[in-house]
Amino acid sequence: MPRRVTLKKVAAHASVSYQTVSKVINHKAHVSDETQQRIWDAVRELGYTPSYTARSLRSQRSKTIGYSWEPSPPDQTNPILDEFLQSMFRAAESCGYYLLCFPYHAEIPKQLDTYRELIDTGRVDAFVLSIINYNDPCVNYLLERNFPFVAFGRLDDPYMFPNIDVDGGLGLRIAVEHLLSLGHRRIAALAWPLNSRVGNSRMEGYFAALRAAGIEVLSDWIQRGEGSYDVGFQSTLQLLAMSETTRPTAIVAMNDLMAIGAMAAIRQKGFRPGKDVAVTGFDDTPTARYLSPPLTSLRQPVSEIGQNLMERLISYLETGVYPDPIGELVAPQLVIRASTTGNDTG
Amino acid sequence: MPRRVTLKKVAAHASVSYQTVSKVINHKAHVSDETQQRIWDAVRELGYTPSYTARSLRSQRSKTIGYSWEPSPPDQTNPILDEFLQSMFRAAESCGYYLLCFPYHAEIPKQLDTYRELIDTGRVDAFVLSIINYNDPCVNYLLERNFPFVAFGRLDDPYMFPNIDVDGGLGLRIAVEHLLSLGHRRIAALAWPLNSRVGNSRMEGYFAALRAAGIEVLSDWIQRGEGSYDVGFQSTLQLLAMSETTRPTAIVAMNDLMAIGAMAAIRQKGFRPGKDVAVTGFDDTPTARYLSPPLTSLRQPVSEIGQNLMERLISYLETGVYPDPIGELVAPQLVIRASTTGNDTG
DNA sequence: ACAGTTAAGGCGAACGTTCGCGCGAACGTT
DNA sequence: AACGTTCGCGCGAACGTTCGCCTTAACTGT
Repeated sequence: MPRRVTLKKVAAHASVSYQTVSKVINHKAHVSDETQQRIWDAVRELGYTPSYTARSLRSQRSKTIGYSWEPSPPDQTNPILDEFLQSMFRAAESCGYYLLCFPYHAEIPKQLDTYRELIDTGRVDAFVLSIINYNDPCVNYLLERNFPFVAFGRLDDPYMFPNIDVDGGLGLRIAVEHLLSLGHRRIAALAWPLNSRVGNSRMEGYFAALRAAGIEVLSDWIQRGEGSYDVGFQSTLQLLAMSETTRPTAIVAMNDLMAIGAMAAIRQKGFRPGKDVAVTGFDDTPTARYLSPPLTSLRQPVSEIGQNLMERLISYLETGVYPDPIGELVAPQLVIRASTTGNDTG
Repeated sequence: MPRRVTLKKVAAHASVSYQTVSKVINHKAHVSDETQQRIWDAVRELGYTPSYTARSLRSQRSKTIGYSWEPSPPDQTNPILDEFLQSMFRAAESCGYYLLCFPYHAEIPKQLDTYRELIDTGRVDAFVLSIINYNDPCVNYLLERNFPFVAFGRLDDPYMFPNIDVDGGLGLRIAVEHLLSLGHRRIAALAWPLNSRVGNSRMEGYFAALRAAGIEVLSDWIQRGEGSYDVGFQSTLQLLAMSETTRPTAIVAMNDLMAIGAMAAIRQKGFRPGKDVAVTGFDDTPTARYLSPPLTSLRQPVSEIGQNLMERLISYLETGVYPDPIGELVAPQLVIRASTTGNDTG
């Protein structure tokens, strides 16, 4: 299937030079209405579509944005991937851009080399990054090369590059305050390892809310692990083994999967999740509402984030000015269900 | 960030013509070892990377493959999306290809126009399609234009285009046979609407297995709906309201979400899922193993499929011959858990 | 009637490759 | 010594655009 209709064919058909056709198509120069009409007719008649490749060779821009993400482990689903991607695709398409997605390599040099190749071959104009940990090597690489990107997530210095992040700290503060309002005083946390930026930022909200309520956090209340069901399960068994006066009556988990594990452990110990021990998750996984009891969780406005990221990135690419403010924090929304209120109807 | 190093720069550095550099880089022509060495040195020294855009303008191939998929509804997660994408990315990258992902539009003309644009602008060399329903308009469009593609899924005529599909019928036969071997004789099905190709193909296995066992299927055992939790829940309530002699003792669901709904309904009716009424799902969602009881489900070999699809597509693009056989069916694997065996340990 | 302005559109060049032809030198053959 | 072959490499062209400069003709004002 070789490409057929080119500028020259259209030009011949409209009896003008092909450069003039180019000008008309790009609304660039003064051309008489009559000629314009003739050219547009020819375009329609021949079904002309400009060659993307030739355009980007000439203009030195690919109108393509790269995105890569860390795949979720086999026993977990990335609950926001589909929505996040689709929202970016839509925003990009409406500006004539597309997303080039490429594999994630756990080995950092290999991953950086993929970024390098996409840049050096001119395949992409910019990247979208999902930042999960401190010292993301891709961030450093792109900053060093001064190559445009926006990030979902942020590092410590909020002014280094355009980003949007969910205010996980705020989310946990909201969750903890919700539990406090239900009368809980001993609230434990199923946290992520200390090297997780996202995890730590969320935990700050936990500490802040309890501090504000004048509650001293026992170090045993903080259990850390890599966010799996098993971690949630085992950690909760430990929590429930504490003495009656220190044993938590509520548990906030950094993701839904640990919360699910926690509820299973609660049940195994003979307690009723949602009634005897309250549990909250994070992400509002689609299945959260179908658990028994349904899980109270924090929902991220994923579509809005994807669209916003894309719009800011493209606006930067087209105008050359970085968006203001450079970083943006959006609040997650607490979806309250029976795992905290205990109104179990199922 | 304008591109820097071009063939000409490398050529100047190695004191040859730039066309010779091209030949050496593409391993095309006879050039003396010494000159080759000089050229490679220059390439390395200057950090030359060929321009993707110029290459594809010249060669008329974009080394890019398009993919679009129907997003899952907000209350569901696509359990295989991440794995499927990553496996395709990897396979593509290792052949120098990348995937261009673009949004799904529910309005067919708009969606077709996106395909048309990607083809006519020369942005992609081929597509991957996920076929869900009969008479997929994209399939027809691409066949009509004679534009290359491979599909995950198939239509009625298995020889129309290269595809791989999970043998859902076989999957259901395996699931039903598993239930038969546990002694069940009255097995109901939570099916999809009649216009779902995937759903019907799965149901064929259900019918075949029961027929082979000499069991007559009561029409009331077949409940249809769009695959949501609620459909699973409500349909199961109806199934359990049947008379004691016809009421099913086992239920096969076309996806995990309906199975989850079914288990909730079973519990609400005072039965124990896995012990009194067996349930199977389809997809082996990551959460399946964490349900109580853990859900027996059919797992699709997603990574293998993604990789295989990509390899066949690229091999076609490079050699021009369609792979043989043109269609391939892979078997899903039954993952047996307590929702059928009743060995509830949680 | 003549210089000055403007509108309409042609023209050459460039973006960075790949491809095929062709040319000179070295080589071996008669 | 004159003549094909082969090797190593240069050269022109083309892929389909966009861009800026240049030409031409018509139109202004005095």
